[in-house]
Amino acid sequence: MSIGARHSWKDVRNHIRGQILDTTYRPGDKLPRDEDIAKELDCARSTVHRAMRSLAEDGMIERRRKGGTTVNPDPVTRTTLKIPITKIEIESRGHEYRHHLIGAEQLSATPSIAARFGLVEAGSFLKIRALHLADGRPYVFEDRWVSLDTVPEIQDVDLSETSANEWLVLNRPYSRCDVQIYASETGEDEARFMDAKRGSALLVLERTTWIDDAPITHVRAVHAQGYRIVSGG
Amino acid sequence: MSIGARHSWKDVRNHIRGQILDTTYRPGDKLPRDEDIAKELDCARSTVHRAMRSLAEDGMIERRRKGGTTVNPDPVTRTTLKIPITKIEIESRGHEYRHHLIGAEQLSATPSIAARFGLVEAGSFLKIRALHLADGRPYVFEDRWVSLDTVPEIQDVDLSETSANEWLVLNRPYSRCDVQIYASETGEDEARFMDAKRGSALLVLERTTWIDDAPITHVRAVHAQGYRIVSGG
DNA sequence: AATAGCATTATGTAGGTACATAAAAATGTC
DNA sequence: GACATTTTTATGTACCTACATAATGCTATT
Repeated sequence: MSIGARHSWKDVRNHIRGQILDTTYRPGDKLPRDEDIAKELDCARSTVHRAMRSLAEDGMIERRRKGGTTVNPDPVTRTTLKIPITKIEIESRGHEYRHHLIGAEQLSATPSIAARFGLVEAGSFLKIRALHLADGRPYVFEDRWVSLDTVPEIQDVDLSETSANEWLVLNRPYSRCDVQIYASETGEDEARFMDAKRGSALLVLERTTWIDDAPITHVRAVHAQGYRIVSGG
Repeated sequence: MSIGARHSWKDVRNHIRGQILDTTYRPGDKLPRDEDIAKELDCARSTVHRAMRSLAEDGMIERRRKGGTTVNPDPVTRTTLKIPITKIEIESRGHEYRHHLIGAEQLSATPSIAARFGLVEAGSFLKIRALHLADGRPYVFEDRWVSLDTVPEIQDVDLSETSANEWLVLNRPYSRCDVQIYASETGEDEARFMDAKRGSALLVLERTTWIDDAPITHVRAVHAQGYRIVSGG
């Protein structure tokens, strides 16, 4: 495959990817060294490096110092989900957003919440229950724990005015975020707050965030019936 | 915030991220030009560039030519999901994997399947229904459409021996993958094949893959009760 | 034969130069 | 003033050199 003009790293990436796709290199196979590929394609090693890093990020190849580059032997589908602020998500769909505070109380973390944060001893938390509405209809029911040790200012926020979701994300960026997604039958609370039939299936998205090992918030967000997470990759 | 001895791009990234986290720069704010940051931190522009690209990939900042760099005004939680081959997932959890072919038949795509692929006219597909078992218990029920125009070789594969999932992922890498995740009530099929009670909530993962605009496969994978997608970010 | 230590080597990073590109800002034209 | 055109400018890419780092695998030692 001779090349005419210039080589962008994307060309190199597509070239290598093509060779993997057309089984020139198969899962588990070792690719030539960057330098040889660079010579072969007549470009700089840094350009090959850039291309390789992109492929490695996609999970298509694995790179190890000295070990060289190999085609990933157990391919995974890697997909990036973008989870927006609920308010922005609703408004971007052309619906009117409203937020309703159900209740907030100061509590110490339950063992399971403490475990989720990796805490040895349960700290002091603000437990918040709230509803996000799109055009007046329940959209997300959230059950949230906010660490009062890490984020004491949350006590001064009028949570009936600003949702904890929005305030936190704008004022307390995190350095780590764990996500879990699962399906749940409609429980008593959800049936009451979300107008969902008992027994219908709801999608639940749990997020736990930290700032440098200090817990910020854990939220269980139960989405309305029919909600889908969509990701274009 | 002076930098000591070394200027690795990770140091630079952490430095900038720190400034965003401690609200030196707030959502929507404009950051200095790369060159000025480089001068400020006494390192090369390419090092700053490397750090910035990492932050941009995380969704923390947005970069535009001439427009400069701004802190992302509507923060999103960006998380990368790894969706493994079911067989590998089951075995890595220490369970014995088994696969059961329920049925396969040649059909032309339904309008909704064709639409999912973005096809104008319905092509010829192999519709496969199969069950993945972990220690003999139903784990995933999959309902799959494989394009016979793009992947005619699938007809020669003994699908009772090798699952379509595994064969495809090893032999037909894709260049594009769309994912949808949602919760579904147990329907008739799932109740029958998965030993799930009618009405219980199941997590469904739909994947559609293409190779250069040519459809490969669309699969609706219904996961057993209690299944969770977990992602550490 | 096992092991500790060292040499080798492929990828990773840092720094510098030059040019490409896109988009904002300024300018010119009607 | 409205709109087309040029200039300016910040990010993006390409190439090169030099050195860092981490594995591998060879070698010497027991």
